[in-house]
Amino acid sequence: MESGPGLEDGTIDVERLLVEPQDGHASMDSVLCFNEKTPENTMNMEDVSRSFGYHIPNDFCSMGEDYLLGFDFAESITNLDYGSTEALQTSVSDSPIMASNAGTDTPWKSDPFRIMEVAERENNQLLVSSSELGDIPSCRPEPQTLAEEKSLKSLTSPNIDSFNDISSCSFQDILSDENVASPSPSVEMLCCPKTEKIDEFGFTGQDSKTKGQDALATISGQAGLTEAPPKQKRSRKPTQRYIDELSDPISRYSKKRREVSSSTIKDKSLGVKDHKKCHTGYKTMRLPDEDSSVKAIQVPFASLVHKECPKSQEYVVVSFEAHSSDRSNSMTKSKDNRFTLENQKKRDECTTSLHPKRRDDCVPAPSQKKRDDHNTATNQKKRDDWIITVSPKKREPRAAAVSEKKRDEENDDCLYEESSEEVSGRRKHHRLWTIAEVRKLIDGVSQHGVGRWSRIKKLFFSTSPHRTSVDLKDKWRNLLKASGIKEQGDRQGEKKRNMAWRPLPKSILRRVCELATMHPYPKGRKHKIGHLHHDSPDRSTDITLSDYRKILRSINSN
DNA sequence: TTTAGGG
DNA sequence: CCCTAAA
Repeated sequence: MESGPGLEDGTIDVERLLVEPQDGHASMDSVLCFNEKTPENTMNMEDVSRSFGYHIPNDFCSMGEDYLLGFDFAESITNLDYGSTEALQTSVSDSPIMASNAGTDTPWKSDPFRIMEVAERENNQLLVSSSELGDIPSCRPEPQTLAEEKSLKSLTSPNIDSFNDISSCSFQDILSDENVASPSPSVEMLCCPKTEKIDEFGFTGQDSKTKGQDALATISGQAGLTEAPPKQKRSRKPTQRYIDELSDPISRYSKKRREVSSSTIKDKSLGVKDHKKCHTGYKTMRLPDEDSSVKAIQVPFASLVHKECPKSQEYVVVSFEAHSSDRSNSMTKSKDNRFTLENQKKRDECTTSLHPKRRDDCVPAPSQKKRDDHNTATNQKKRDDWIITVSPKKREPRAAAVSEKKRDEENDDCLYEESSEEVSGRRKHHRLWTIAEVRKLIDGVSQHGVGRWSRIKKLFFSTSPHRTSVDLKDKWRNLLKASGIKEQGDRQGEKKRNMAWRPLPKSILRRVCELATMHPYPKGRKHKIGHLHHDSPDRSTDITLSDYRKILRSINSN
């Protein structure tokens, strides 16, 4: 991330550091990863150590972590602006651990604490060796293969360089590297076991007070102990994000989403989109329904009316509803009325001359067609932003429904944001059908027959740009399935199965059954279209005796 | 373009 | 809901 200029004040950094110990961990990890590039490195270290006469366990696994810790610790020291080599050498020579443990190799293995000490010692020694090797490679008494020597050199020298650099540069440099390139699996493995070790290490570090108190203070501070703030400079932000992502990506995501839902959305909608009358676009409508299980659904109702004023079909619905014997439930009725009235009102405002136009149902005006096309295309795209679902548990205040009459395309975002109930199973491109929509669909089918989806869409869903003719068709198909009209044989099982996922009111299902019976889905519509009385939605005239029987049968079965 | 149907 | 073949 950012490095060099713009560094935060050291004090602040330390504060954060103390507040969030994990930060420290991450940093340590970073350092570990940074320095411990390959196991090969360790191997070389061993060689180096051996050259100094110390007994180093060959088992890397048994000592790798500790070694790494020690190494890291030394690294920290150098980070604290100590003269790298000098300070380290001093540390080595001053360290009582060194004095006490030098030359010993057996007993400490069983003692964890001493393991740490040894690790430390090894580390110190390692650093020293590195420096010396860098300067005087020839001092190594044991001969090595050329390859080994080469690798050793190439590995140690850079380390020395980094030490020098680190003493002048900030932690950030390291972190930056770390952030840019994620550690390889092997390196990760090396880094993995560290977490608690850090604390241990802090403890150990404290123990050996001889080595730069400040440096130790830093580490112990990371372990939760308070000390004088070191001069470590590093940027917290990247690490924080890094940690967040690693520790809890999901919660972070949802949290972010929630943020967006609450504040950002508001700001966006009110600030940026205010001029688009977004506020009026908010409508979360809960539709009352016969079945208590019916989902509450928010229906953004496009106020495309002003754009598509030349259209009014609501009265058709009304007329149909007028003689529909199915609206049994008062709640449904009231909802329907409200719904219808709302739309009717709004349409009447701008569509006084619409009725005549209605005769053009079969042959939409070019302009209309174009508009519809545009809408369709747009909708297709807009579906992404559109899906709105309200949890069934989440009953929205009825008042919200009142504002349901206007909605603009520009409000899509607002609506989306407003109904930020992504929790409720809403999916992109999926928008639950409201009862009102289903009713409209049924009305449309009842008047125009099955299969005239485009027309129904135009006539009944002109204000719902998100519903395409295909959607209508699909929905009808689903309704048929839900109503179990097809499965007359195993109707019982079918019904039972459907009941689980079918929140539809019975009245609707029955109407679906009727219509399905009357308008056999795919092929049968031709003879039903035969009647050219587009203006007379009196479907009863089309019912044949057999149809009637079918209807009766379906109703009885329900 | 629209519809039917499968995924 | 999406996609596509067919009309």
